[in-house]
Amino acid sequence: MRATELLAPTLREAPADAEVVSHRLLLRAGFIRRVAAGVYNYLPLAVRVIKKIEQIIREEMDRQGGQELLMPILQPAELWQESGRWDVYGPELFRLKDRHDRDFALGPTHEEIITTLVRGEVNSYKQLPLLLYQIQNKYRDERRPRFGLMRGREFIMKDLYSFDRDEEGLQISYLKMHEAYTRIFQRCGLRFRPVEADSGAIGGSETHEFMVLAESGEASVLFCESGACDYAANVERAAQVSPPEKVKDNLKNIAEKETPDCRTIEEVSQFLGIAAQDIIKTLLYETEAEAVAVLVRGDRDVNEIKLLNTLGCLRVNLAGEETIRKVTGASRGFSGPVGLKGIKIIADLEVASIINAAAGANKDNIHWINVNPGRDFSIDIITDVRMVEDGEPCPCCGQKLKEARGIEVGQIFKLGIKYSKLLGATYLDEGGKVKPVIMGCYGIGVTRTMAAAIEQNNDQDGIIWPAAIAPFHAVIIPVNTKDAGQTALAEAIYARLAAAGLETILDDRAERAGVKFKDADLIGCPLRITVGAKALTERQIEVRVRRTGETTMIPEEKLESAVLELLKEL
RNA sequence: CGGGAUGUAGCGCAGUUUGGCUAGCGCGCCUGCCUUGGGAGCAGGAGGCCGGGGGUUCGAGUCCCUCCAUCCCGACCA
Repeated sequence: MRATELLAPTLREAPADAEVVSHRLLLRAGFIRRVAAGVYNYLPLAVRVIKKIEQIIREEMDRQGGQELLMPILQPAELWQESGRWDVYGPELFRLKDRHDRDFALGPTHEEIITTLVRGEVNSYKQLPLLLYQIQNKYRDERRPRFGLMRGREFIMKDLYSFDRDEEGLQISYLKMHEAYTRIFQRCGLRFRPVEADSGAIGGSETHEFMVLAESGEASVLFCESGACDYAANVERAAQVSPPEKVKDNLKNIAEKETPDCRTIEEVSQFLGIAAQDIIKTLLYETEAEAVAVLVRGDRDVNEIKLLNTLGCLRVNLAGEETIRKVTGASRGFSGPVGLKGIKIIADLEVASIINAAAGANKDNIHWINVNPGRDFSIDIITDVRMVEDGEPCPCCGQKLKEARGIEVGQIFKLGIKYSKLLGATYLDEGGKVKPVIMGCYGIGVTRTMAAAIEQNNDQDGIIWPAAIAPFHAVIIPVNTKDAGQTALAEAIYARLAAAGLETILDDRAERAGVKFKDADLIGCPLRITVGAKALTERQIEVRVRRTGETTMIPEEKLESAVLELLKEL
């Protein structure tokens, strides 16, 4: 490709509204342009990267026996009504009407479509297992699209659906995808981790998220520092190690203390001279059905996902001032479990074993001290409802957990029979019995992976593409386009590298060298080949590695092999 | 959806407080000269519904009302 023919409009300054580095660099380097909030044009450089990522995905899906198909973006409402998700999915589902006033949706995912397809075409155990996938645009009307390609309303996703006869088959499919995903992200040159994740309302099935580790990640993950253990989990999921049983002696007498205007744990702790971990934090939550009290140690935070799962409800919200007063009789900041009536009390494991703690008295400006669970109040549910923090012991091996930020680029999920049951996708087993097919779904955000790769690979000058997904392997820069010798040599190199199967940009623009160097750094191809005056006289070609800035002089005749060799390490 | 902010040339911004002639600057773009190893220099030039609509006024980028868009924080979320 010649730079004079390539639409790659670079910008010196990034648009002011681009916050994260991948967004800024994708704009500056001429990969994307915004069309609407969360909707982008992908320019030629971006398309090349996307195609490379897609190709890696295809190869790994096919390796595991996946078959590619293509399903529609435009989907009739009936399918969504049949699965119940027309009502459940909420405002995130793009909805539209056709000229006959019939309802349609733009697919945010394709379970409905594919399950319906399989319902019609698969009848026998002999046709299973099946692994079907597509790479397709997805639409989600995000409340807050942001960070460029990281959280868009239109994005490209690979989604594979597995169909098996039984749980054993699903486990095999699941492991195949786990392996495929590991290979895909490795091949893309990313530093990532599969982590255990919460399966949410869909049920107690197994699920892993593949997280690209980056500071800008929206998700927080905890993983075991010990090399021997590979425990890693989304914080939403990470389990706490059960606290050691404390000997319940030395129980002091419960007593009221005045705590004027002490509403926060910090204030109470300061005022009473009691450590935060010896205070019981009482939070009132409302679900769609009831209000509940949640107790955690003063130095801990409630994990609302765990709470949601414990209660088996659809949503939880912190209760407002009004509800707090109604339930406790006091204002916010003085809630406590002692004497709390008519409300379910859920306590974290650590609270159950706390001794002589402080807690709100359900009276303004009063706290109890020397509160002891069991003796002074009873608990309805004792379970793990708190956030696990950096440095806590690993639930697997006891070593320290470390916290990191991650970008979720893939998720694999055991669906079970949720959709096959709702939509009636069944097969006949060997005994002639009707059974629902067992499903799994497995997604990779293609465009998000591109952004994540930049989050992880950039410097002050621009993007540093891993070679496997770089838009071009190298850029060839004749320093002075007025010098016929230089342009001729650059052209010759361009032709030779193309013949060797390498993808290059020949920067034949009549720009000064500095401009071309800046643009080359910004766009971030792994190698830069500079053809200057010395190249002509010494017949040595300068090859510079984008990531390290290292330059090597290669004898002209060895150029192809040297370039191929360099690329292997990038 | 709640709170905050911003919309002026392709990009980055000034001008708005205190209304006043023809709306500015830097970068980018076009033409010419010059230059050619890290975003050069000189000269000339093109490019604006000042987010939209309504109002106040002799006069609105500037004041008022309204709508829209975008961003940030929060809530929410596969």
